[in-house]
Amino acid sequence: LRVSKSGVPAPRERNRRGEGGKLRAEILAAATEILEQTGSEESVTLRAVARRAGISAPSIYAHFVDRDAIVDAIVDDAFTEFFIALQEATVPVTDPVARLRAGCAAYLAFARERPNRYRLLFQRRNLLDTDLDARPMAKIRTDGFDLLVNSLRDCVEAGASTSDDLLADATAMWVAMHGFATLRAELTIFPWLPDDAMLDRIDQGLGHVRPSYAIRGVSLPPAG
Amino acid sequence: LRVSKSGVPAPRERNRRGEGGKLRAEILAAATEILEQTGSEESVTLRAVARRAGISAPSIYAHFVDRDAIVDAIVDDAFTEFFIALQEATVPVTDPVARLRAGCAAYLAFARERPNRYRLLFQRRNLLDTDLDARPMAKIRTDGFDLLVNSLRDCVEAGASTSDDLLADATAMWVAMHGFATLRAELTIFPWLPDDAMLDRIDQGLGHVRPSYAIRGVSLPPAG
DNA sequence: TGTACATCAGTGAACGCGCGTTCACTGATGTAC
DNA sequence: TGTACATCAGTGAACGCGCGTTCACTGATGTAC
Repeated sequence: LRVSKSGVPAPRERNRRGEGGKLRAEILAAATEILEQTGSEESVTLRAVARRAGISAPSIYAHFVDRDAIVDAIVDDAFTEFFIALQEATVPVTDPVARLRAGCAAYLAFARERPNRYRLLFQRRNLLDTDLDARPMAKIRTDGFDLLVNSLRDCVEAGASTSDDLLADATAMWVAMHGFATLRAELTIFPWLPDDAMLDRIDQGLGHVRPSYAIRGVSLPPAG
Repeated sequence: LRVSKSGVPAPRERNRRGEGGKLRAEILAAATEILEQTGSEESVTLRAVARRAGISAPSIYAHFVDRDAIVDAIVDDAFTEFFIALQEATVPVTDPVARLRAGCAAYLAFARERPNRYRLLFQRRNLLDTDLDARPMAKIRTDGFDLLVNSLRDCVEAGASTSDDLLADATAMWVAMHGFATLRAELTIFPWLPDDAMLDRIDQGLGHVRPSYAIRGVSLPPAG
């Protein structure tokens, strides 16, 4: 297998002493690429990852205890990346209604632009038994939701939302965004609303943002 | 393998001449059970189905062209069953607002009581390239949504909803229900709203059902 | 500066497994005469 | 009513495949002296 077949990249150069850790990153990158392209967790096999990284399969065991550990690591990465995207979209925005909208828009944009990455986040096995205390990275999996609750609270405090149950209304907004994001990715033949039209409905209908404050499309008001 | 191991049911009796079709139903039932129990499409392997049905693996080829054909058949069954559940819940109800609610409640109930069956319906491969003309059963996959649009229209015509875009608002309601149904099944550690509280938000916030007409919980009004 | 040696990144062959599918077959059931 | 035979539901063995994992190993890199 050391002979380079046509199109297949030449075998990688061995890392120097003390730089074995580099391979871990390369393995993760290869696994992420596979997941990004296929969108299916099962296709991230140990051997497929090894092939893509240009190494032999057993080499992976120096860096991950087993196959599942690779997928777990990708999921942690994905949540981190997802949360960073939400933060970058919201932190610079000061108006609370505009910030709420910016966060929601970033959520839908992430799901639209990286559907396979998004699917990974909320797939069954990755949420099911998330033990918030047992695993060090797990908190990152809830930070996005906390951001939403806080944004909605800011709107209420600014008098822009009439929500009287932050947790319940933020939950309703989240499930609507999630349902929209996943179904749109799966059922391509359907007259989906554009993100903004969907978010108008979510912000006002579920977040109880007052119409006079509402952000329509990309414009930034408010009017009150 | 003909010797009966402990706990394993005795090998099935051969069907009589002309009754070979019975086996098709038994195969489907076995496959459905596997899916219902494991919740994962991949575990419906040809060999696992054969084991459960008490037959040899090659016997399946007399009834299904290949493994995928089994899964396709299950999916068609599942959509039919799903739509029947929605119809049974809505047909007897005459008040339009109560009927809209009854359909939505049946939707969430189906997803709650048979989560693995529900997941199957809207999983990627089952919607992705649904060619509405090519496959005879495919229409059943959209009947549920049509029911929702019609229910909402009835509410508008009765003056109980102010929706001015039936398709868009019904879509918003659907994605919210779907997001709620799937996330609730996957993320068990979360303070989920009960179905009724969620549906209050969906009916009023997304379906634009007037509060004075709204059905709260299981009571049936209306007040207008 | 030169050399022996420990370290460690990475390999190749092999294992047993379950899979989808094929093939030639078996043996009970029903039918023609 | 009896018998030869066609039909057909279902079988058992075998195939090649990719998988996760193990094991003993190789050979370049760095270090002690």
